[in-house]
Amino acid sequence: MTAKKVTIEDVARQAGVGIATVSRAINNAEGISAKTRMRILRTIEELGFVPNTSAQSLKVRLTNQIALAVPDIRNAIIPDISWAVEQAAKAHGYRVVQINTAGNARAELEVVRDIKKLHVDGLIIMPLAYPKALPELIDKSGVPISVINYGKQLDDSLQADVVCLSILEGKLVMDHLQQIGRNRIAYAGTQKDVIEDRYLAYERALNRVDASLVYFGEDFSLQTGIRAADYFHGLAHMPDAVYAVNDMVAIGLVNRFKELGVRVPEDVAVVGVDNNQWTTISSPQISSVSIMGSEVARLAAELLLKRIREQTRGDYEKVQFEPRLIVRESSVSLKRSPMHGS
Amino acid sequence: MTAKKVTIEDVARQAGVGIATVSRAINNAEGISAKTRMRILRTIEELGFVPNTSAQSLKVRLTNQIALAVPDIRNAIIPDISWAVEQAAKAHGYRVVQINTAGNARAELEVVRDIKKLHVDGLIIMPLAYPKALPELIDKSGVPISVINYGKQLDDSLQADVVCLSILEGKLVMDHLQQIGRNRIAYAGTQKDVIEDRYLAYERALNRVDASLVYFGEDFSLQTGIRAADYFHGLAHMPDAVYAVNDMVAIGLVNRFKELGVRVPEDVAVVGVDNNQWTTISSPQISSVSIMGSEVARLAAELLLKRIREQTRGDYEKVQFEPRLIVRESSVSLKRSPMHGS
DNA sequence: TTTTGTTATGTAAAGCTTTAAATATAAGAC
DNA sequence: GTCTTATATTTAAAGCTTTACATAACAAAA
Repeated sequence: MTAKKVTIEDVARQAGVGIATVSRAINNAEGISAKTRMRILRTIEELGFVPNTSAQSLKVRLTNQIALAVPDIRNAIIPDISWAVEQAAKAHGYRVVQINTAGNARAELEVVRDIKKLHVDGLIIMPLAYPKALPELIDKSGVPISVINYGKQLDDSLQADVVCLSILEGKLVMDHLQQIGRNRIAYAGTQKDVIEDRYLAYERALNRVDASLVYFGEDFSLQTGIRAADYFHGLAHMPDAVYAVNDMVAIGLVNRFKELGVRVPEDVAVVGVDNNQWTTISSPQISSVSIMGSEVARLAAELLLKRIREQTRGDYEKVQFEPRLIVRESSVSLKRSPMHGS
Repeated sequence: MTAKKVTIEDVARQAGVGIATVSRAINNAEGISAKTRMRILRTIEELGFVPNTSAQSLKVRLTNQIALAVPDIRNAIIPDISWAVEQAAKAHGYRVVQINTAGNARAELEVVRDIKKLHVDGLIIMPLAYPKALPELIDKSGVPISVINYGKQLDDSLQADVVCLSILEGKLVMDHLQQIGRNRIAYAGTQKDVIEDRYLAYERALNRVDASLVYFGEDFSLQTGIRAADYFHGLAHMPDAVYAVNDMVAIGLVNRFKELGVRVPEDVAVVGVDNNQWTTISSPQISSVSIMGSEVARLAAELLLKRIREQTRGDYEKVQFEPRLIVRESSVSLKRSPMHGS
């Protein structure tokens, strides 16, 4: 079917030159006359020659691929991150191998431990489980790594560039809720240690945490929001505000509250994080924190590619974007001034 | 930093065997005693040896990678598809190189034309633009290809396995809307030739298309839905139903209609396609057609991997899943019984 | 013409693995 | 203990490219 697999040698023979010359033509290298280059390129076209990427990689020890390990491509802002990484990679001639870890500790360790088997020049990882052994494995991986840090305080000694998706947004949310006069603020998220910083900011903002106002669900889905709403609704003394770990949970909450006859924001204010497009579609529109996922992802990719290009180790960047709170209907102030609106 | 790069030869010397034996140990191949295998594996562990994937690929002419080319990972059901493909690939020891074509004709052609440069054993492509030259390039690609077909009638002679994401859903929607007594049915989508089948089904279901009831937007986003709602609302004679090309558009429509004081479904019924999770969260909940993206994607991947494994050409599968219409609040029948309400 | 300096081209090695063919070893039959 | 046969192991080639080094070609200078 396909012509017998044409190699650089066939091209050389056909064009009447040596294989080194053909190689130079392919790679736009120095030391070849414009005339022969043209002739060779024509021959390549004729024969339909495509350089064998495996042989190239074997020789130059670079694969032109990076790996992107995320928890789950189906969740929240991760598609945005994936998109941004691919755009950046493509601009530098790199391909992206996409890996879903499912937020599973073993999977996160495995991708770092076995990075050498992955045929990539570098790794961007967005951990969720943050297993204990991760920093150590990163240190000894021997491959450039960028970390997209989603809500965890990391040791500065980590041998990787780190771009933080979120650190300060918790404080932003809590300050806002307290400012609009709420004092029974609840938290709806997943386990305490997942996206830890968001929960910790909640704790820090309060003198004393009322355990009954903290709901930990299974994941960051709409379902978790719905269940959280049911839970809060069932309490003897309901919260007057909920800080949701992300927009999906916030939307689930708001919709379920509506069904239960709880008014948002009159009875309960709700704020999410991520600022995804659904926050403006939901009714009421939902206040959220923009964490600039695309920008973060692009930067993580650029840092990685720079490191691959320059072959540098050490002196790692630790970058943090400033999040922005966008106040919408779900958390407008009520006592402010009735004629002022939002 | 990293130990000088240990090769199979180092392992062989250290373990006191030949390199072929080491290779057999790595690949769990025949013709090696359990005892030496153990010894070699121990040595590999000791030295931290990792086989060089480039050298392996060069020799066996397989890369253990497939490419997945989708329009845009950020849209609609594409994350589901990406997830499903990766799961299937992983189960067979394959990695996935993710590519976004942005629904761009040139990008779609390029990925097929340059597939050989991509270091993959096969390709799953979900086209959107369907450029004319695509079938021809697929024919001469020389690499197994699976097509996830999103709403286009394809020639049966295409040299690829084809799994259809949607073909019949348009009829399903139109039948339903007519059955609940709507007779000014509008269409809200992107250009006529993108996801062509959905629009064609609309035409087919009607004796005569009223051009004023067809709205073509820029993309499949919420924005398109919002603009479509504005457009329909501005008509002298509004439609009494809208068939939206997908759920995003449907949700945009419903929300904007609400803002404009148009009642759904009383004044206008709305039906979308994709059955994504937001349809049940929206209020009113939105009727939609489940096109089973995950199943389609998984099948596409399985067919591709089978072909790679068995090295077969020809005799291509053309599979089509049966879509299911899920009726929700946005298109309940009104004439049924007035006291029934919604 | 000879020399010298550039630039273009060719040769051969190296990169690391798999695998066919050759050889060594072990086991079993007699 | 020898012969046969099956199994284990080694050697060497092949897979395709890049690149250091050697050589050739050419132009300019002497």
